[in-house]
Amino acid sequence: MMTNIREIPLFSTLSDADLKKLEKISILKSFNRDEILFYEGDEPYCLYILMEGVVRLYKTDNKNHEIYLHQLGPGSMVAEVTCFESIPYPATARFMKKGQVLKINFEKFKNEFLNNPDICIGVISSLTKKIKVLSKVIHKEMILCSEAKVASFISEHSELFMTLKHNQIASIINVTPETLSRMLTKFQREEVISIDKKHQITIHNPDVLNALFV
Amino acid sequence: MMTNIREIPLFSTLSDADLKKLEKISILKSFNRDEILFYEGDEPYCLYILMEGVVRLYKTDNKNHEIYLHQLGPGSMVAEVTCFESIPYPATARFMKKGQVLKINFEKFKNEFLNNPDICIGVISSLTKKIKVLSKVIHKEMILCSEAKVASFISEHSELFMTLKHNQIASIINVTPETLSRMLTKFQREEVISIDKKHQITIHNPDVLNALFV
DNA sequence: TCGCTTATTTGATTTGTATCAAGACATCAT
DNA sequence: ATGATGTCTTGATACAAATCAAATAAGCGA
Repeated sequence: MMTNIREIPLFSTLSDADLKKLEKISILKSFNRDEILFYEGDEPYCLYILMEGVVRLYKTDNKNHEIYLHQLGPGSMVAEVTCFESIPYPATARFMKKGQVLKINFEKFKNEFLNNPDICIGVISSLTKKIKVLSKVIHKEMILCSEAKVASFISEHSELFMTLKHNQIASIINVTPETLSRMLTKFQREEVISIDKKHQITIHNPDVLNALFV
Repeated sequence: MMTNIREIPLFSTLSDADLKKLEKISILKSFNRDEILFYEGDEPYCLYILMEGVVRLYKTDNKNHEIYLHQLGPGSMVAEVTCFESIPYPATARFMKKGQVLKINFEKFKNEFLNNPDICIGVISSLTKKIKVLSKVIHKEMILCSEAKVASFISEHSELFMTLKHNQIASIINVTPETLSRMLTKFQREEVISIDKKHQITIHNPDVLNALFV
């Protein structure tokens, strides 16, 4: 449980006085699994720091399907950009397990903490990591075809592959369970991988797999 | 011509001493139209500030098509994230007209300038703007269908629509010229817009158009 | 102005993936 | 084990958009 603000890397170097100030402009809020932190299109009014739990960010298309973007874990700033740029949330955030967020009054945070170089560097680091993640999202969704998405997921998350159900994997890579199934049987027919009864996967030919998504 | 570093918002508040330091760790480089600043996949080794010109960022898919992401104008930092995160460029950058960039040694910049709060705030501002742009790219490419892309381009860039050729517009919204043409005739048939000989567009029913892309 | 080149339109076909539907297989509580 | 429920596979079909191909229109240099 990460309920101590000091355990958040961004705030690890704060003085006791600053910590007191931060507590004055923030409030800890708990959420259960499946509860929504914010909806796509909502107007932002505060900065969130995820203290505990996992939050999934996704968009909704016109056919009301969830389009998975990414997930955040403890210590992450959530949707900073909407605060800095005063734009509506570009995605919906839902808790995948129960957790807590620190809700911070953004205007006060900006005025009182953004003159602190450590905080600034921390914010920059958080922002660059987020851009890195978004670049990956763009690459996976705009460049890779379904076959390449499956190959890349297997290559990069073979452990996770074994613990998740196939329809969960399908929702993470934004393909239908049917398409995922067809790709997996294809890879097995080509003897690139094999999957046993208990979802354990063995990669026989990593090079062939990697070649599919460069 | 923006050849004076002081005209760059990020550096407008630098002291004379800092400006000298910056000049020591950087070099101005000129590019012609169609020249490449960097390729997707290249390893970054310096920070670029675009002084003059327009740079297009695009990815290349497996069928060797350019996938348009966005364009940058004078004053923009280019691909900061690759420097901060030490990752390969996620896209290719090409000059659309001749211009210059300031090439800055990133390691030295980081050590000598990132302790300056004004620079930090400037970097944060640049990063948040970039995330905003990437969020838009994701929305347009992952959520909107071709019809919606065309409607959104017309709505948001009606002036630009008139000055560009249709195949240029098609490349910006990542649809084929054929698809763009079909959508435009569809909108005209439905009397939502009309287009005259000289590419001048008139929007008769903005509400119908906006409803197509929320 | 003519003729050449480049843009745009239109129709036919192909492609990748989603959707729909049905059957096979697993898992779990009883 | 048994049935009930949830998950996965397989095949048939639908759909959006790209591709291919050809016709028409526009722009431009001589």
